[in-house]
Amino acid sequence: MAKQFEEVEDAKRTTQRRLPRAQREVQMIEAAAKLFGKKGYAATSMDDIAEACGVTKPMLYAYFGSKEGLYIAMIERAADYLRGHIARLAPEPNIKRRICQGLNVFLHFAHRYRDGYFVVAGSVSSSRPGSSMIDSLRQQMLALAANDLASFRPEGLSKAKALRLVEPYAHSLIAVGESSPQWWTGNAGLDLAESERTVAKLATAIINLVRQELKAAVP
Amino acid sequence: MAKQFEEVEDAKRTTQRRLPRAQREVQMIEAAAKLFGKKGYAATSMDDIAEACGVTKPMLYAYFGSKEGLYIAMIERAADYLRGHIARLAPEPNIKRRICQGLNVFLHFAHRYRDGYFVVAGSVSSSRPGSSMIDSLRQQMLALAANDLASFRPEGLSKAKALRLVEPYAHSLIAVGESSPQWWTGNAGLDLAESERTVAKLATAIINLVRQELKAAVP
DNA sequence: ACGCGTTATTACCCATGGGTAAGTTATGTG
DNA sequence: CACATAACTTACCCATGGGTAATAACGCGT
Repeated sequence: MAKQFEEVEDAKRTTQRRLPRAQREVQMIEAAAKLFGKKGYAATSMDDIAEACGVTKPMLYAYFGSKEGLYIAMIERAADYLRGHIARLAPEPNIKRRICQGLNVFLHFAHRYRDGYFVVAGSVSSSRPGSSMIDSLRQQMLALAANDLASFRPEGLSKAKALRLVEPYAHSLIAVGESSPQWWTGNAGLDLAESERTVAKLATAIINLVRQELKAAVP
Repeated sequence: MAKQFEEVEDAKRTTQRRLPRAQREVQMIEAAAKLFGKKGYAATSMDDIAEACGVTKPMLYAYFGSKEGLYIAMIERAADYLRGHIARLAPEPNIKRRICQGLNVFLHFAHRYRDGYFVVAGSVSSSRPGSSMIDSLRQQMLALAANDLASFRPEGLSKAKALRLVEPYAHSLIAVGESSPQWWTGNAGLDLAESERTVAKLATAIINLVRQELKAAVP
C-alpha cells in the first residue's frame, strides 16, 4: 500500500493523510501532467493542481518552487521515461524491429499517461517554459530515427547524404507514432496490441519507401 | 494599396491611419492567428494582439465582443479556407491524386499562415474555446480521407467494413500532412514543391499498404 | 510523553489581463 | 462647411491566479 496512487477518489478527500514528500511529489507531478495535458499550461492554475491531489497550493511551492518548476519537473520525468526506454533497446540488432519497438515506447507511454502525453507530443514551438527541453527531446528522437533509417543506404551512398535524404521520412515516422494516441481518444478502448500492429505496418511501409529512395539516389 | 497588409513594420507605427472596419478585422484576425499560434490561447493577451496591429484593446472588443469571439472568428476563417479548398477538388476522379491534392491544401495553408496553422493543427483535445469546432473540422477531414481510402476496397468487401479498417491509416495520412509544416520550422526555407513530392510519396506508400490490407481482409 | 522536524494550512499581497464607460479625432457625404 | 458617424483612445474596474509569511497539527524517535 506504499506506492499505489489512488486517483482523486470522487470529490475532495475527507482525510488527506500526510504523505512523505517523495510520494506526494510523484502524485503532484502526475496531477500536473494530467491537467497541463488537458487544459494547457497557462490555463491550468496551481490551485487546480493542488486540489487534484488533495493538498493546498503552498505545498506545491514548497516542493517545486514555482509553476514553471513543477512543469519542468514533469517534463523531465517524461523525458527520462522515454529516453530510458528508448536507450534500453539499443542492443536490438534488427533495425526494422528496433524502429518498431521505438514507436511502441511512445505508444506505451501515451497509453499510460493519456493527457500527460500531449504535453510532450502536442507542443509545437509554443513558447511555454520547457519547450526547449521538449524540442531537444524531439530532436534526439528524430536523430535516432534518421540514423536507423540511414542504415538502410546502399553501397556508394555517403552516410551524410543518406541522413539528409531520410530526414523528412524520420519526421513522418515520429508523426505516425505521435498521432496514434490521438486517434485512441476518439475510439474509446482500443487496445495497444492493435495499435502496435498498425504502427508496425506503417513503419514497414515507410522503411521500404526509404530503401527505395536511397537506392534511387546512388550516383 | 487597399488590401495589402503591412505587417508590424518595426515597432509601434507612428501614424496608425484609420482603416475601415472590414480591413481592420482582417488585420486583427491575422495578428491573432499569429500570436495564438506562437504562444497559445491563454498566454496571449488582448493587449498583445491589439499592439500587433497598431490599435488599442477596445477596438478588438468593439469588433469581436470578447477574446473568445476573436478566437472563434479566427478558427472559422481558417476552417473556411480549408473546407473551401478541399471541397473544390472533389471533381478530380483519380483518387490517389485527389488525396495528394488534399494534403497539398494543408501544406499550402500552413505555408501561408505559419504560426496560425498550429492553432488548428496543434490543438489536441485542449479545452480551449472553439476546440469543438476544430475537432469537427478534423473529423470532416478524417472522414474524407477514410472515404477516399475505402474506395480502394476490392470486390466482396462491404464499404462499412472497409471504412472501419482504413480508419487508422486515414489518421496517419492526416498526421503526415500535419507534421510536414512542423518539420519546416527546423529547416528554414524548404520549398513547398519538395514537401509536396515527399508527402505524395508517403501518401502513395500508405495507399498501397491500405490496398494490401483491404485485399487481405476479404472473406 | 515530549520535543522537533516534516507536512500541511489559512490568509494574505499584487501584477496581469479580460472587459467597459465615456470621451476624442478623423472622414466622407449632403 | 457642417455634422453625423465610424474609428479610435484614455482611464478605469475587478476577478483570477502566481507567489509568500505566519502558523498549526501530525507523528516519529528517544
